[in-house]
Amino acid sequence: MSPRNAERDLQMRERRIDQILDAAREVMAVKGIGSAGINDIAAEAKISIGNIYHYFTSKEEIFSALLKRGQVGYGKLVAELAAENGTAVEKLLKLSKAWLAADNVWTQTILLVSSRMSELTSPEEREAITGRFAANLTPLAAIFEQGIREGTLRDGDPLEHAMYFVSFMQGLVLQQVPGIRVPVALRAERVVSYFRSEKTE
Amino acid sequence: MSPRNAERDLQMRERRIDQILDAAREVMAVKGIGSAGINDIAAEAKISIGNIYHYFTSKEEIFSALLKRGQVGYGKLVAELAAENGTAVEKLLKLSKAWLAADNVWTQTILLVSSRMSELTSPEEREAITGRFAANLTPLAAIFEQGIREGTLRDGDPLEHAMYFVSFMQGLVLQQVPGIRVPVALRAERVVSYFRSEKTE
Amino acid sequence: MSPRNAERDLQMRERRIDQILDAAREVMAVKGIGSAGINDIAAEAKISIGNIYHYFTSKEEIFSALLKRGQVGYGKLVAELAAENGTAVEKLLKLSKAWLAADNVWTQTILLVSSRMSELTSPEEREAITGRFAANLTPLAAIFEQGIREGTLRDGDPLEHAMYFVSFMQGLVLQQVPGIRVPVALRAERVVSYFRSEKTE
Amino acid sequence: MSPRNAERDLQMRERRIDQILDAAREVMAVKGIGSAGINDIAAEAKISIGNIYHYFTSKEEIFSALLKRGQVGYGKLVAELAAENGTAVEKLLKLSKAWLAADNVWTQTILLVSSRMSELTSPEEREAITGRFAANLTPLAAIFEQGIREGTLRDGDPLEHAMYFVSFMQGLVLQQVPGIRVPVALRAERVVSYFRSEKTE
DNA sequence: AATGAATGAGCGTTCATTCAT
DNA sequence: AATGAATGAACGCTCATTCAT
Repeated sequence: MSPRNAERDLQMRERRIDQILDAAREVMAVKGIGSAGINDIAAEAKISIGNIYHYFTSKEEIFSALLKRGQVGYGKLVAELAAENGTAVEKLLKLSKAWLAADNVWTQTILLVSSRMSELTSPEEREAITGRFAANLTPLAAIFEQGIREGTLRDGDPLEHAMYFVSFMQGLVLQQVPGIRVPVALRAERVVSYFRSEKTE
Repeated sequence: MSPRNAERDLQMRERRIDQILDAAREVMAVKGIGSAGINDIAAEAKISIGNIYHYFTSKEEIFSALLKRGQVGYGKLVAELAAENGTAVEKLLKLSKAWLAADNVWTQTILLVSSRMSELTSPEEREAITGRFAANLTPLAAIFEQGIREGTLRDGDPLEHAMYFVSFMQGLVLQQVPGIRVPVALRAERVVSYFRSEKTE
Repeated sequence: MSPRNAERDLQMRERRIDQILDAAREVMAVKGIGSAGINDIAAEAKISIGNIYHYFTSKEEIFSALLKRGQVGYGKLVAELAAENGTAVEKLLKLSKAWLAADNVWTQTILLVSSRMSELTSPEEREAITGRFAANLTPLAAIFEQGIREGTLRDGDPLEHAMYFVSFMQGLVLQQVPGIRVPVALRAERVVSYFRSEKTE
Repeated sequence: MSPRNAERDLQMRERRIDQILDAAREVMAVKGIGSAGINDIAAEAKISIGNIYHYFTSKEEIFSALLKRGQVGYGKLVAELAAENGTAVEKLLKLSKAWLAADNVWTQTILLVSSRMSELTSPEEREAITGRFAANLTPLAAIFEQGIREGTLRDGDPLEHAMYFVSFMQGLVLQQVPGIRVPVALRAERVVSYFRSEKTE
């Protein structure tokens, strides 16, 4: 009734949404994207199935929102990193470590790849996803530009480097799917080394 | 006794199996792995649903066989490449081009990633997949070893390089999912360049 | 919190379960156990197919529950009968009449026999069924013991008599499958007479 | 061409039919009636699936023929028994032993019960089965008549006794389904005892 | 807002039967 | 007569979504 309540309602709504998204990510991480049913998500979120549909119109939308949240979060991370003080190599190392450390990055990556493949995804949705993906490349490119200026990173188009770097990271992260043993350990230093100018290594 | 030609039957069987696997790959490529139904595969293969089950005991098995075929085929390719005459850089370039050119490599990659994630995949199956994956690294490592000897590729553990290279390629290939436009073109030369020793570039 | 009445829900659940079991029995009675499909049961119960699976995890489980309900019901009947006042012969007559009168006893019998034969039935399930079967013999054996004491029933091991009596009843009941005309009427008195001591008949 | 060949063909046909029926009985005994598929029967009979349809027009017909064969065989057995020298009690004992000994009598019994229940069975077919069943009671009734005359079997309508006796045996036989342990051993003497006149026991 | 029972289209799979050889 | 590949209707079951409360 009062603006107070309206505001509190809105906050409640935000909290519920986050709760659902967290549950969705958790379930996806444990059961795999294909086997994550909304009943699982509801159970994980400790919410009723029906109530989920008060916050999302479809399962699709949940995954879509989850992906968006991930992309936005990642975007913030890189943007902050780019704006920080420090050398480009330090920043790249930090970023690589973040990719390889985070337990659930592969979930986001799978989600991204899946959403690209799914014919269910609408063209607008695709556009949005791709747009955010491209936007997130910019601060990373800035880091590469800084590194090139500093002479510590390989020469070349900074945006191109950013794109290759992200692809590289995604490829690596997908090797970390739980239950898999890879013959070689994945280290942030190693990844970054490929992008460094050898003269200064 | 038998009014049938046994040899012909066997050939027919092989052909049908390939037919089904091709159809499965095609459907997967168009609809995505999660949405590829048996009926789609049957329709694409111009075979009845029931008949598919003369050749495969389950949908799972089809994907498993498809992945295996891809891994074996790729294994042959790298092995031949490693045994060829030529410099390591040339070989790496050839390989990169093969990855980026082949329309359906991303299908295999998705399949690989998905099979790793699916809890349906039996532990033995997983072991087999991981085993083939690891085995396929060996000839690639040999190429890296050659390159290091030749002084054209970066120093380091050849197997480690091989692992990173494959992850890199997979990450790139996943950007090529149809319907997606990436802001940067993917070029084999660029990929290889990251693994080259800068002194000789 | 909950906008639902928990107690009512629970009652509703019980009612639905009975509704489904009744439908299953009815369908089985009309179409035979092998041809009783989930869709038939759903139609008979005026419930959707999917909803059935809110109450039972499988078709198997429905039949299992139906059999159990029958066994438990029969067990109560014999136990009460054994505890009643009256002569053993009177009790046996009552029991025989119950067997021969009840329209659906043969359904239970078929179910029992089928469950024994089905390789789908798990060993634990089998054990439970056999256990209930054996347990239900005890009160019947008590009746035979009483009769022997009273000198109206044949001498011998009461449990053995009970076992033979039940087998006999089952055999008779299976002649009453609908659509069959047997050349001889089945009468409770006749059955009991075989177990009576002739001196007192 | 020659009558010789025609005759041999006919014999061959008979042999094949028996081969198939034997296989059907065997499969039914091992897998249960519901799970006996014609592929199983074909495999057991070492014959191709398609070829089975040269001898039977449907799976139904196989079971029907199997049941008929069993009924006819049983009919011969009782008829011979009735015609034999010996007392009625001896004959009844022999018959009871035959019922309880034969490993596969329960298969026939299940088949009989199932055919009665199946709505697939045509009315004519049912009539035939019931007719044979009734016909087979006659020689058994003759044995009872003899026993009554001899004063060793209970008084009463011989046909009625026959009917009850067969029902009893069927009930007992169904307890012998493999994989089941019953709390009481089944003995031919015990069964017969219920039909004996106590004065002479 | 919240619940979870109810729905039904759709899935993977089976299997009696047919057909080309 | 003999083969077994091929067919497709039908089954049991799942699950995203809706609805009555």
